[in-house]
Amino acid sequence: MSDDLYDLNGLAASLQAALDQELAAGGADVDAPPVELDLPARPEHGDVTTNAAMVTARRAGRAPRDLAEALGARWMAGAGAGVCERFEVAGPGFLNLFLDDAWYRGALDRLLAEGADYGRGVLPAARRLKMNVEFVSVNPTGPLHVGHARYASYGDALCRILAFVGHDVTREFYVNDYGTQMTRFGQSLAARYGQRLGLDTQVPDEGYQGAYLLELADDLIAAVGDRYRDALVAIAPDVTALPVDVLAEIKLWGRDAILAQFRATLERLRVPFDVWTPESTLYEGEDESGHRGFGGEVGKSLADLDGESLLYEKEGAVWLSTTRYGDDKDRVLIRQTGDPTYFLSDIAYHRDKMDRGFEHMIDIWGADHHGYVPRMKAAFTALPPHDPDRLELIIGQLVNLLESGEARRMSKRRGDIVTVDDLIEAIGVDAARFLLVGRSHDTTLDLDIDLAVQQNNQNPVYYVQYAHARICSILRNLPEGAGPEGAAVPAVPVGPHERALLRALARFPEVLLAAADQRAPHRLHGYLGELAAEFHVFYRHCRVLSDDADTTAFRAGVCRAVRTTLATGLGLLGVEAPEAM
RNA sequence: GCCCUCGUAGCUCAGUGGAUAGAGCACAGGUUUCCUAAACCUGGUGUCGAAGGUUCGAUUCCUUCCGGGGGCACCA
Repeated sequence: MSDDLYDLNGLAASLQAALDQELAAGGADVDAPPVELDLPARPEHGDVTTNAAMVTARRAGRAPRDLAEALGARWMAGAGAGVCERFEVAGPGFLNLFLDDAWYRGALDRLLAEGADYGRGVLPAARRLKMNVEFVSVNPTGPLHVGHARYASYGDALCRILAFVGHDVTREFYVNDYGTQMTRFGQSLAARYGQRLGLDTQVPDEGYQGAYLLELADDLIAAVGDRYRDALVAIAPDVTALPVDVLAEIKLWGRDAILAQFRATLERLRVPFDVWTPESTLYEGEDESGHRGFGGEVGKSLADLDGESLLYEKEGAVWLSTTRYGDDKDRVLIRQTGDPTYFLSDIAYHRDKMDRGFEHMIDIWGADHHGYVPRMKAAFTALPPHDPDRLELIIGQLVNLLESGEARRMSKRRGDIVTVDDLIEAIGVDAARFLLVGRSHDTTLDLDIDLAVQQNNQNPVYYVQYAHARICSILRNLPEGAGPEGAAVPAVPVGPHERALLRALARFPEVLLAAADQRAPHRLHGYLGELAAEFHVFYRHCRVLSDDADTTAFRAGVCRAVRTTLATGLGLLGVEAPEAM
């Protein structure tokens, strides 16, 4: 990836070469495991350290400390000569490197040359995949709430990171616009619509009670007037008796209205999607297989599964033998009533994604779908090419909304919810995005609205943004000719705070890789906090606008590199990097 | 009952097969003739839930147990 020594990969590669030589010279016919570098917390452990000798010693048949000594000497006699002052062997066999100022200046030079592309494409070409990431994917029956904001923020940040490191990423929203819940939604909307027209139509017990449906009903009246009045009068107050064609129209209108709200809200939250796939379209198309009356992707899926001899009928329903692939019990695909289950749709949906050529699929689901994982995995494995590793199911945990430290419960049907729009209104997009990806996705997150509203230093997003704004301010104050972007780095001594900052910058690519591989945007979140802290310390101790032109130019270069990295990192989390605060 | 997940400082949580396990908050005190004080500096506590196992080395990997949360529909 790098062809010189001025980043951690380059250093590691040169140490690897030295280690291979050392092993060959010792006559040992062994492959050394990859050399990994760490940045020790303690200065006495050097600038960079590696445990390569310890992990290689056994298979090389050498004592760890002896091997470390030999590796250090060999490397210093070659590649290390120009960038490293000295090395030490410590503890059970660590090799600690004490790098020269020259290495740090070279590192800065590289950073400035890479600019906004620093960290881009760190994933080796062989590991890059055509990926589909599906997230949010809520059924269009009501506003997005705080939990969805978390999945949206997490999913979006993950997509941005995956794409940045080198994957080909398609972001997809699956619209569950089919089935029982949509029927209840349509009935609830019809009831509210009737009420607005003065009828006594009742929202069904199992329906959606939220006040937002009253507003939607007003919009529906504005759109179609009293077109459905007669139909409602005929069945009032029981909307479940509504004729199917009327219900279908109202349902469809409601779906589109809610979807329009989703788009608007997600746009505000800076979460774009490439593809919106409605569940209902999976049923569209001729029944080419002639299979059980279902066409489209659903029909194809049924044919595939039947071909695997995994379908059977029992008690009037059609079952899939998911137990054959590790599920607890078999699952129904087609109900006694002849209606398909959500599960069947989902199977067809994943088949469709494979048809579209994705090498890897990630679904991000809410915690309430937890128990659904084994059956989905089983069904996916049952479909050609029978490769469970191509589907990755990520379960996101919930958000506890706190107000003044008190938990606030939410229920969509009851209508007692805090919407994403409310959240953005209350704390702003930047704070929301930053806080929502601050924790690992698999742990419950407490979000204290009162705390997040405070625009002070308790709010971690400002800490990072402030570092960026401060740098911008410094660079605005630079005198003419203090060194253009990317100018040669002057040969000045590199102080401890500058070194610390440059080491922090050097970690960025591996942080991105870890965040991508572990599906963990919070790794980046944590890193940005550390980088900002390192900058604030530097700022306090190293004056950029100094009497010495070379020092000014060098430190301005460091500032530029930090600014770029902060901006890149914040951007990957969907947070703005302000030039002034 | 079965499955998943979490258990780390007073609180909220990071992290890791390596050398003395971290951050923020909270608490106390200090820093500004100087590029943004939304900042910096100084104060300290941990049986890394428990017990076994693998390893040169385990908080990290494996097993069992305990505790919190979630899930176990012909809903989505």
